[in-house]
Amino acid sequence: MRIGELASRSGVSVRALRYYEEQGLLTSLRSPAGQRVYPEPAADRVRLIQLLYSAGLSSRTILELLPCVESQVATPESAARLGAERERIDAQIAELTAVRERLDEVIAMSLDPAHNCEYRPV
Amino acid sequence: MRIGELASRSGVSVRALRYYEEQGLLTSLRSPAGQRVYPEPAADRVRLIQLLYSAGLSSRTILELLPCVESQVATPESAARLGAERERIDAQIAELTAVRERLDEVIAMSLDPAHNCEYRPV
DNA sequence: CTTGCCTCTGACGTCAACGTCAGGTTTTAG
DNA sequence: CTAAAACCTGACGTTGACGTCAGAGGCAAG
Repeated sequence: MRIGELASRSGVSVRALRYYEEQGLLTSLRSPAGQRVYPEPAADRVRLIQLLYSAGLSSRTILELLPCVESQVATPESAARLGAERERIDAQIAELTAVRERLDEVIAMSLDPAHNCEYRPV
Repeated sequence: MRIGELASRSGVSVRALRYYEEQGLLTSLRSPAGQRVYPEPAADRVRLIQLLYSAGLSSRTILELLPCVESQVATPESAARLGAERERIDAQIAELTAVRERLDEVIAMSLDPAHNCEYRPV
């Protein structure tokens, strides 16, 4: 498949796919005329890349971890990186959970008619 | 207290504090000579701002939600925003959890000596 | 053949949350 | 009083993951 189809199948932009290739995260074959051609599994790979990006990993980190995430085999250096990223993600989840709780408190208050006595619409 | 002390107490840079003020998230009194002066509770406010930033909220969103998060009172518009941010945070936690699981799988594999047969150090 | 869409490379634009530097004033320690 | 440290405003620099545009070539349909 060509780049436009991969883009729509994986839900990212054409520009993003070229960027991933530039970063070494994605490879492509080329047609005789020089157009990028991808095999079927590329869509899954792109979705995985997007998932890792959305978890806050950088291109460089994804580049390092993608091989072992896909192959399920880690080198010692990768294992260290994996652990570090795991810790970062745990911390991030903790922060998000804390903020969610604060928001929930306010939401609960705003739904409690007995508490809303301080707000008066104009 | 002055800006340097607030910075060290709240764990952010002086530049960041001035930026927060520029964004309307933080107010300050001024000494006769024009230096910023903060009351004690400012440190808590700054830490709350940082927490919200770390949860991925933008300045604009924080500006809108900070009053009701601190006062525990929400206007109808703010309530809508609160709900939207809560959903975003839920989704983000779900993504982080998914990535953490993938990483954990790889970590478990790399710790399993019976599986490591594919990796040979040079 | 040509029209219209897809693709190419290369390069500049964007946006947020600050970092950093310049040039000047204020506060504090001695 | 003086030097160091802290502060001021204003402005330009940074970073990552793309968006967007220009100019040129490729490809299926009628």
